[in-house]
Amino acid sequence: MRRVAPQADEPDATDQSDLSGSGLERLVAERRAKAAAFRARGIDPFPREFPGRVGIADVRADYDSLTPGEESDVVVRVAGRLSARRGQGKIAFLDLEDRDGKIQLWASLEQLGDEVMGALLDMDLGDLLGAEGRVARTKRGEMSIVLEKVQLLAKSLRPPPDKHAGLRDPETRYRQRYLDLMSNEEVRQAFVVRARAIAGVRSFLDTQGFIEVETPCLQPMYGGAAARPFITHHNQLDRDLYLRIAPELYLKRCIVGGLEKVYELGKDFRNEGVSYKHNPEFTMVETYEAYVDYRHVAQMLEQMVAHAAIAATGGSVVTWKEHTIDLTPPWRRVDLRTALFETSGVDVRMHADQASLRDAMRAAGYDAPESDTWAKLVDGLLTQALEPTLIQPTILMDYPLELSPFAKRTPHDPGTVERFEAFAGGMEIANAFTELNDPDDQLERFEMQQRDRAAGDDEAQPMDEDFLIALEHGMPPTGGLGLGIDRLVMLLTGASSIREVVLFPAMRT
RNA sequence: GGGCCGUUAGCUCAGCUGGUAGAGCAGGGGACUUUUAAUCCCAUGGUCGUAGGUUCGAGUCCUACACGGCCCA
Repeated sequence: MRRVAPQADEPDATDQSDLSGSGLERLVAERRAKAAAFRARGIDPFPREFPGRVGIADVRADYDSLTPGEESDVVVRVAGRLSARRGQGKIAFLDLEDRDGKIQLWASLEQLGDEVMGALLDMDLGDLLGAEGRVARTKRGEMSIVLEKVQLLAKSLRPPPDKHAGLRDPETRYRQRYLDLMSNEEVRQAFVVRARAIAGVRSFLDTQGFIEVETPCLQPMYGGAAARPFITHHNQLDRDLYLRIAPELYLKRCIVGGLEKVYELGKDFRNEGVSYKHNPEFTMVETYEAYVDYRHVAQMLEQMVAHAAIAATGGSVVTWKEHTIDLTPPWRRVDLRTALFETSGVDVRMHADQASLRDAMRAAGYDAPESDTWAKLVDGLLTQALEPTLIQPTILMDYPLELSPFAKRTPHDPGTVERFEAFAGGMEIANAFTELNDPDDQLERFEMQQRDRAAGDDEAQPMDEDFLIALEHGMPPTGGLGLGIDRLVMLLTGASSIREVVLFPAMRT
């Protein structure tokens, strides 16, 4: 991007003769000239502080009882970005916007005098301002700050997006998110909701006796999910490392070591395509609790999500697209086989081999690739027939063993594991199991994965000998959970794309 | 990977069957002492995503590419 050379120290900094350029260049030159004019008057356009500032939303709440025409006797100081202005003569109205609110500034020549009023009119939309004055309500009922002092806190050298239409172009919104944030209030609020939801998840788990741990993002061996990893390189060690696809196998080592109830909230990295519900780096919370099974985990999940929803939005009922989704526990529970049969008419147990299930799925109108194993076909049926219908929160219980190399078998069926996935808004939001803690069974599962990999499945788990050794030292019975934070925040904010809840989503360069 | 759509002023958008590019907002000059997308007057602002092609003539038609969006795999 072309940069305009600073002109502050040049003798002709206030010379208007170079404002004859066109387009953006001219707009920037005008703003630089104004900054230079402030300097020429001995005012720093980038001062260091504005002490005693209070939030605009707080001012609004504190003075809500003012009646039209009434003025407070207390002076307040607010700061924010100049977002609009009306009037230019002996009276001007300006809108000042901070993170949580917007308020009108009421500037009169009578109150401010020629010099300050002149300086105020030299300020541009987009400038950061500090304002001081009494809070008043105008005759028309608009809460305002009757300016007694006003100060430039930072000059904006580029024009902001349109004050009414905001910034619409999706590419610019994502690439220059700061413009999106400064001009679209609802975007700011979405990220406030996100922060509160994450804080809600943490406070819930902390209260339940979990401890937060941090495990490696740079891993010599990856695992814990079916995904392809990113590969990076450590120069001094002269070896490749993987960015983690999940913290699972390290968190279980923590359980082996006796930490009993642990969680990690952080980024995972999966080398896959982008879509409305996928970003190559995303945020996940994983929890592991000793001495409980997946049924207990399901109860905890419901409560944790409801707690986070209340922390973020004030309630556990959310509006998402055209749906009202009720996250209040308990959620519907149904076993996977039954749910698949109800929506697709295909009973996967009646079609217990690959060819039979494939034909049944095709007969029912679903895609069933020739190369898919029986378990992959079940997963495909789930994705095609069931997942899009799961708008209200639903917990699907008991999955095929082949899809779940870290979950314990059910006592009644060695081909099924104690695993559930939770869905809402037609998306998978969580995945949990009674963790496999029998090292011999775990070895078998790794060997099954090796065979899948040899057969061309590049998302199959690599063998992790160190993890097996950890299990051989004894891991208590454990319930584990992974909850996708981005998708949860999508539900809480009504976002139809993960890009709306990730500040800086992945883009082509 | 495939299909469809988009890319025009700082921002938001018009621009018909091809005939030398428009509006609103922002910015500049002026008027205005209670505005709410303030209003009024004046002037200004463009390599129409990039590169080719067709044509007397391309923002408009064709091809390729880049970036983005939606849908599908």
